[in-house]
Amino acid sequence: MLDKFKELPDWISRGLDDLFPYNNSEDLDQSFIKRLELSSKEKKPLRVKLGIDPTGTDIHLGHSILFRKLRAFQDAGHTAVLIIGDFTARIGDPTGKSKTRVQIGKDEVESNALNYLEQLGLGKDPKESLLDFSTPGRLEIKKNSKWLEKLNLSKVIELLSNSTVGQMLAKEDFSNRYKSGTPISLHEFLYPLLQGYDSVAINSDLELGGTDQKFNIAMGRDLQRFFGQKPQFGMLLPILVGLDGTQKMSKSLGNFVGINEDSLSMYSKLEKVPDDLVYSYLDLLTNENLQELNSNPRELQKFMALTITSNFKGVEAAKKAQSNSEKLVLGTQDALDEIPEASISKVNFPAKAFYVFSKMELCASSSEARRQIIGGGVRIDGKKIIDPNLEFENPDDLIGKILQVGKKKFLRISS
RNA sequence: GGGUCGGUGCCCGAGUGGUUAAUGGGGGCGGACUGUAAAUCCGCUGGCUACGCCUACGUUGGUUCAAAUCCAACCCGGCCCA
Repeated sequence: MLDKFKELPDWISRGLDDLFPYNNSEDLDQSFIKRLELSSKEKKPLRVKLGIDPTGTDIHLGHSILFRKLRAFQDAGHTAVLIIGDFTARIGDPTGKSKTRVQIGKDEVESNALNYLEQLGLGKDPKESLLDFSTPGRLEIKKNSKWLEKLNLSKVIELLSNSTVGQMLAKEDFSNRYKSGTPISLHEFLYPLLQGYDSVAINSDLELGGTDQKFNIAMGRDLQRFFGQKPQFGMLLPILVGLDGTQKMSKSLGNFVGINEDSLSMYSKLEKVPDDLVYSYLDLLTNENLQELNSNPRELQKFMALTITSNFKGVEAAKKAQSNSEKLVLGTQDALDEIPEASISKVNFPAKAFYVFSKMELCASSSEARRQIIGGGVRIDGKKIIDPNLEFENPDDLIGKILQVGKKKFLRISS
């Protein structure tokens, strides 16, 4: 935590990258602490905005940082205002993008949004979910199409007049793309303005976002002032570095841990997070006291993996995942508690080995299966097989056996 | 709209008529090693119950025994000019 924020309560300052503006003046538009005090004095909860972009479908740990912070505000009695960017999703946030995003359809946005809410805990006990959906007054969910769809051209021009080409091109993503000659569509310039207008529409006091959102959040401030509102504050949380240890966690880079993943998969991904990332994972994804950590790197990794997995899946499941993961590494798959089972019924006999592994979806394709077998990564009941054309006459040759690809993919064959 | 350069496999990027499923790198997967990992080393990296057959180099046609490579039109993009 930065010293700068030491006046803030822990639940706010934990894992914080920036809070802006931040100074000691008495001005309610400049001092977040004053804004907080006013809120409690008037018993009027802050409206804390977080926008979600219903394009992807899986929430991962990187997203969860923001939701955890939002939840902290909920728990402190404030109102989380979740904006489903169903309208802006059709433009696509240019932030961090090196190329124009493909626009997505209206129906797709709808189903993604619902899926998103379910992952956040819609219909679940708040104790077991990221957000509190059930305590009255703690959550509002708004689709921004509600107001953005109504904007007419003169209003849009009014919005546009709040910003200049220079400002837009100063924004890192745009300037990189501009310099490197990657196309920037004009409509992308609208995105920050529309996101800012969302803040106006819901009268936001505080907007949460990743550090890459500073520009967009600041735009909200400008627009709110333009429309005569008290400008919001911006709270920036670090972008979680993904499993590769270098790039930000994202689905498209494949370096992510989804919160919907099963506990074993979640645990085993986390336990091999690069050493120098472990601390930040603990800081950003848990409430553990960072002063009292084990200094052994491997132990720390395991502790981190166990703690985070417990948060999402419960302590029991996490412990089981840990012990199973250890067994996997030792290669003692027989001792594994839960090997997934699948029916052999979709395989036609006689069947060659590569065909079986492909059909049972242990390999992406039959060619892939062939390669894996030749490459020595395939076992049946722990015994390595090397001939992709190994033939099985009938299902009984396989039922009850355990197919294995690599170290982690197992399947028990049932009838 | 004009000029010009360019669009290659998951990504970057060679290849400019013929062993071409297409050099190389990255990534990914598998193997060895290890504290799981990382680093390193080795192998694989279009599909198909396969020693054969499909589909691939922006799109569609054409020239040729033969094209990613030549020609035409079209689509998309960069840059310069308007």
